[in-house]
Amino acid sequence: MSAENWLQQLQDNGYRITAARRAVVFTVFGSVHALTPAQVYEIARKKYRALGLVTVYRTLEKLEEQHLIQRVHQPAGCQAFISSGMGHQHLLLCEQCGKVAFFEGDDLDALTTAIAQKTGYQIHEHWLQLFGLCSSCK
Amino acid sequence: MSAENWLQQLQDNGYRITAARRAVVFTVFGSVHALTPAQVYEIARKKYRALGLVTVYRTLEKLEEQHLIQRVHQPAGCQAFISSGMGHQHLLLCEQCGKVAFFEGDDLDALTTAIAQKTGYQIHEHWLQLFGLCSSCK
DNA sequence: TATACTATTGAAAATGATTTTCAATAAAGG
DNA sequence: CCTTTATTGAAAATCATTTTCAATAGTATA
Ligand SMILES: [Mn+2]
Ligand SMILES: [Mn+2]
Ligand SMILES: [Zn+2]
Ligand SMILES: [Zn+2]
Repeated sequence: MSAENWLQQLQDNGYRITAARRAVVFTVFGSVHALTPAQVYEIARKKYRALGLVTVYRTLEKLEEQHLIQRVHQPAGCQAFISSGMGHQHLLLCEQCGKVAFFEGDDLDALTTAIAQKTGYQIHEHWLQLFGLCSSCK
Repeated sequence: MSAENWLQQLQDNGYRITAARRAVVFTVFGSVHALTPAQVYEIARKKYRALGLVTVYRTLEKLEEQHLIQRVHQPAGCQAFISSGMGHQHLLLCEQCGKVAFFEGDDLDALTTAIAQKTGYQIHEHWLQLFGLCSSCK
């Protein structure tokens, strides 16, 4: 998956490729940190000066709708986005610098079955997120 | 733990017990659903008419600071609060009616050790949340 | 390549949630 | 009681996000 692929996917779904969208897509695609709309705006404007913040919001909305990015929930706030990993993955966040890593291989089947049993809920989904310090920050 | 205990804990920490706070505390304490400030306001006003929305925000802030309540993150939004369980617990949320259940007994030690190994992160904390349908809704 | 159609744009205004300001009130301790 | 000072609600301010709108630019088609 490349930034060009993201643009292609947008086009395949009836959206147009524009200079503003290129700037946003390349900004978000290339970041190892979760970025807020305001941060995306600030960075993407270096690539495309005329960019408006409104367009950042609108483009992030479309990227999220295409599951190319996802919202990151943190103690400090829940407005930031990061490019989605592929398949079933979860996030590991550096509490210091905000760097994001993906991981997989969590096996919660036994747990969810037991909880379903105990509570009477039918469980559909789980959110799992780890917090810590990345190798540079620790 | 009772609502009176919450008020006591606030007082022990230098805060005063007022009619407005009683209304908010009893509202949040007695709810099996996560409530937004606006919802708390609506319900608590039945107990204390003169209540202001600002005071709801200010009281929730103090309850969260005392770890008596916690913010609930959901796909629909992250403004709601629920009374905290005791000890290390996680949430199970009904996607239909919003009912909240707590569970414990998740064992992520093996996973976090493996991920720490693989990524080089030092892992401090985890967020885990289950979503599904409660026994009434399924 | 030129043209037509219409999605997309940024600015400005509107909205919605939360926070700050402030003078009046009421809780708590003596 | 009295005094002190935290707390209150209303109003204003702030901040993030959304809507409106007329101008512009992408894309399909000829
Ligand atoms: Mn998983
Ligand atoms: Mn746990
Ligand atoms: Zn770091
Ligand atoms: Zn339910």
